[in-house]
Amino acid sequence: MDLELVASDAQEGKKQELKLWLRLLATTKLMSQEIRRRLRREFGATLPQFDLLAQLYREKDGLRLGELSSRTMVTNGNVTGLVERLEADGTIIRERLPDDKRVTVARLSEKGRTYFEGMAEAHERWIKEMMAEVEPAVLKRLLSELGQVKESAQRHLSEED
Amino acid sequence: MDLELVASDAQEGKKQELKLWLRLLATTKLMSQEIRRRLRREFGATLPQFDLLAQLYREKDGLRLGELSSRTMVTNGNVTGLVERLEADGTIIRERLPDDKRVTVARLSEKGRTYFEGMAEAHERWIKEMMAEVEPAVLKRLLSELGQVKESAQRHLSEED
DNA sequence: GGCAATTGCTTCAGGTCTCAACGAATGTCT
DNA sequence: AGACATTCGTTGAGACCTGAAGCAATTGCC
Repeated sequence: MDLELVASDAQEGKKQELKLWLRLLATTKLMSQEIRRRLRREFGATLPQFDLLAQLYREKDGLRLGELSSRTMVTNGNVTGLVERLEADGTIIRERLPDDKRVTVARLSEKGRTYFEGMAEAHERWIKEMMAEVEPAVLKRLLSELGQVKESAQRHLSEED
Repeated sequence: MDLELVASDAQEGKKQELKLWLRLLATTKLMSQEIRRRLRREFGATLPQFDLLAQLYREKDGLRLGELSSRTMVTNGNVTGLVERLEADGTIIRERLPDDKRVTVARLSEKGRTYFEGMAEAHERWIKEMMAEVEPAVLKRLLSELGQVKESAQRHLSEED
């Protein structure tokens, strides 16, 4: 048995979490930069906008801004601006509820729906392309193991709300 | 054998990449939001600043802004602003090279070095804490499998530079 | 040497992001 | 009913981020 290997294993084993975190960050950054670039080039959209539209796409009746905020993990203040811009170019429609005049509901316009469908199709193609060299079995395992990481992180947030 | 399960496997197998991508995004976002929050609360720093300082910490002689930019995956224009702010509060020092007056080198100040060491220690603790419920073997496998994803993505960027 | 291409950083416009504070509408409690 | 608290969205300051354009220093080619 190689002592040096044992030693380095012991050393590096200690920082396993940190390494994984850095790789997680790097991988996500790399991919999202590429996706951003393509969304911009081919559709004049941004990733947060795409994300928001994706949520609205699966809810025909629209969503309250608060719901949108928590589903996209985007702060309230930020949702306001996003929705404003998307409404300005006719992709979505915003209206107040008569019952409760505090809440605003956003939903896709007809134009927005077709617009999004085009983007979604391309988006899925890009993702597949980028992960083309990863075996299906690996993808599947990654999905489940990443789930564990997410669960663990979720349970260790400060001041759970 | 359960036909329904086969059917759903066939269905969902098609979107495996997309699902993984979404989970990757969600996990990273969740964790980085938490790290941001804590860095801000306890050190008055931001994640990109921490990232930049980490690069400088391991290079005593400092780095050119271009190097910093590529190592942190942050655009040039953005590095300028980051470095300006960090220089303003005395964390880093910026100086032009006499040989080539185009290049600027940034390095940690003494104050910055101690400051960063405190942050790094806390940062590593937080990460470990968040991943506490994930088994070491899983961490190790994730590291290698995520590496595959990163490699694959890297080879499928548009207009490779 | 002289001039074009390249390199390295800065600047700018527009979008995203967080946190904190605000204002209006609704709920709750006495 | 009246006072207080909560919920929902907006606003504002400051930082980050991208892509593109700008400018200065350096290199390379003739």
